[in-house]
Amino acid sequence: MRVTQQDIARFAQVSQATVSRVLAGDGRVEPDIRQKVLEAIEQHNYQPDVRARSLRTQSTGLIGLAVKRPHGGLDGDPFYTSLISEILDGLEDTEYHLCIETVPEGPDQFEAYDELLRTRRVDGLVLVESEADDERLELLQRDRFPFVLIGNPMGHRVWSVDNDNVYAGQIATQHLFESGYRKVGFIAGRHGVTVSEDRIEGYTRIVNQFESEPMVWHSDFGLEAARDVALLALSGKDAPEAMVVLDDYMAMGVVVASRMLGIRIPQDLGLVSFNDSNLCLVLECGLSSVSLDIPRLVRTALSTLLHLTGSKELVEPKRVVVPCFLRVRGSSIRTGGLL
Amino acid sequence: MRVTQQDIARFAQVSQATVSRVLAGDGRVEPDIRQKVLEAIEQHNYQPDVRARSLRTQSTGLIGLAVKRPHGGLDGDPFYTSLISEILDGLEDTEYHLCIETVPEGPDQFEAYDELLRTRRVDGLVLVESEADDERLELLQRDRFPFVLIGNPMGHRVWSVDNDNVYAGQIATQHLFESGYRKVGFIAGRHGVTVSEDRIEGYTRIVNQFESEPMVWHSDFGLEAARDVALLALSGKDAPEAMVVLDDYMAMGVVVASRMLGIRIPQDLGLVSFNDSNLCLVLECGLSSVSLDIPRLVRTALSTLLHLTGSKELVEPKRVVVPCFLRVRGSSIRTGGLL
DNA sequence: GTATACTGTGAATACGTATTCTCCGGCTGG
DNA sequence: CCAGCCGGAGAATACGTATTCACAGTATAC
Repeated sequence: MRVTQQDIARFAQVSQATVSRVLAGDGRVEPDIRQKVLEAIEQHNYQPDVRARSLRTQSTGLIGLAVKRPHGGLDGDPFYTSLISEILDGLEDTEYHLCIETVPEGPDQFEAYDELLRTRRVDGLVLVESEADDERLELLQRDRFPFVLIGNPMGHRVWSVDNDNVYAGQIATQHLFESGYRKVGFIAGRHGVTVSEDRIEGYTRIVNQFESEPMVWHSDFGLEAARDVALLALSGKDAPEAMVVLDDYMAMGVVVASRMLGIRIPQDLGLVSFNDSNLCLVLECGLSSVSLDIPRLVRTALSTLLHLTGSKELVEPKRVVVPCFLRVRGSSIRTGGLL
Repeated sequence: MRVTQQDIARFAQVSQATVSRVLAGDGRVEPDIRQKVLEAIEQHNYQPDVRARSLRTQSTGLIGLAVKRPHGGLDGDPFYTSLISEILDGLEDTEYHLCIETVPEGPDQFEAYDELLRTRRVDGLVLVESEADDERLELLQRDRFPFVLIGNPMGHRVWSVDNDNVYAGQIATQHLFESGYRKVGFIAGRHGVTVSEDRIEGYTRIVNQFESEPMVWHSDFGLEAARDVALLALSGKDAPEAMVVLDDYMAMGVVVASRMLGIRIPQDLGLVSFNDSNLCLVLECGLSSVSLDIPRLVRTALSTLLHLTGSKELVEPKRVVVPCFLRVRGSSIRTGGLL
């Protein structure tokens, strides 16, 4: 039922090889023959079978995005949405498609990556949620599998693109101190996640610089988890006057918590988070947030990855860091918006 | 470099066919031979090549999710995030993986679907964002391509699963009237999108029942678009006392707009939206929202789709409607939360 | 004029797997 | 004891494409 190159060949009275050559474009074919073939293709609405092509060319035309399940992002974190969105945009003009690969957490993950690698389901991989001692990297690198890490490689010599998270942590924290807040806390993500660790690093530097005491709470991703942590943090006797929160979505949790406790933002609690998403507008006074250049992040990562999958020659690993800046809104200005 | 069945066969001193049979599991193989093969597989860390398997079995093991770009969802709409998330969960225990297929808007989309269909890149398709006269359905059905629509098929005889959006529109609207609001408006999505049209339908029924005048505004998806529309709607001389908004994310836009205009929720403006996402907690008084059973929606859709891709026999199209209910919070209670 | 290079095409092959076809040996039933 | 069967294994084939190999025909050079 399905129309193949063989059918086209028969119809145009040429060999199957010639049809393939016409499709390839670069092969030398007499203009009139090419024309005849093209007409036959047009007429029969032929499209090459992607599966056969995959086997022959040894590439699937798929880029995988590895997402940890079930406790990874993607549950409501706008960061992942924009990540996927940007990847789709970036792939638009290429031959590649996006495949979301779920990977379990914990030690099982290696088996999953190994399977991904051996079955050759995808041509390349975008890794996110890098952790402190990320063994995935070695596993993939050992097999020369093309991949790019969005995150901090922590010393591994791999291709990676990352926001300047240490700097991001610094400017967020510094801004709060400069606004007059003194006891500044940090609601971070789980231990080991580099995004979190790097921002804590930046935060800690500034806290030390102002000769204050660092206060860090770890929380799962998501609004509700952050709310619960914030409830504890803010109701303790040593509650902070300001909070840096790992992302806008979690910051919403802090907002909810502070409301439950009758704590006003920004009068009683200064707030700065990261991502600068639309959610920042929801807060009455506006939520100050570090703006990350996700489009640029993704564009860089993709062009790197496509370069890796494309050429078989060895490409020297490189770490790219994308700059970011603070967008100040009302939540971090004690007087209520004077700037 | 790559280890194939041939290699395993050589190592275990059997034929390639036997290796394949062992992998299939159901084939009859002597226990000791099977054992020998399994050991060889284990030892060489063999995994079948998914590309070759695809060609041979004529199936890729991929489920596609068709998303409209660039103006489709996925930009910040939490609905899509949970949709993808649920699909990933549902696919977890199957052989299938998820592939996001972007489709352009407008007339070009047919070419895209046609290509998707002919290249057989995916085994089945999940369609969303159904529109009033959805020609995609016929196109796919004509080729007997397995797909399931998440949305209203509008008379087409196809497999579909949908929230009961008419009912959803009714209960949201009715609740506002019963709370004492009289002039109730509706901020909908773009024309033709069935989610939007169905909810308008339900809304209109109730409005008529209460002998009031329907007021409908159309908006693009997203917080900012909804905010701008709401600014217009609420600043007109005939501004509504209450609003039904197409989803929580857009409702946040209405919240921003009303704040800009000094309109208080729920005193001056009642608000009900749809999805019942975490965002509802962000609003100080809590945002009333129609809770949709997305897990059930997706589960039903997937089991249907997998059934379609699995068996080649004809399965009679069926329309499934998933019930929903209203979760009342403060934004729709004029007295401020007495309930 | 023949020898050589070149160009475009068809024939043949390989990619790695699943499955059908073939065949061999042992079993059953008379 | 032999005909017929059956279970299990290898050989062969097909899936649809890209590419190499072989070859005829033409053009170029001396």
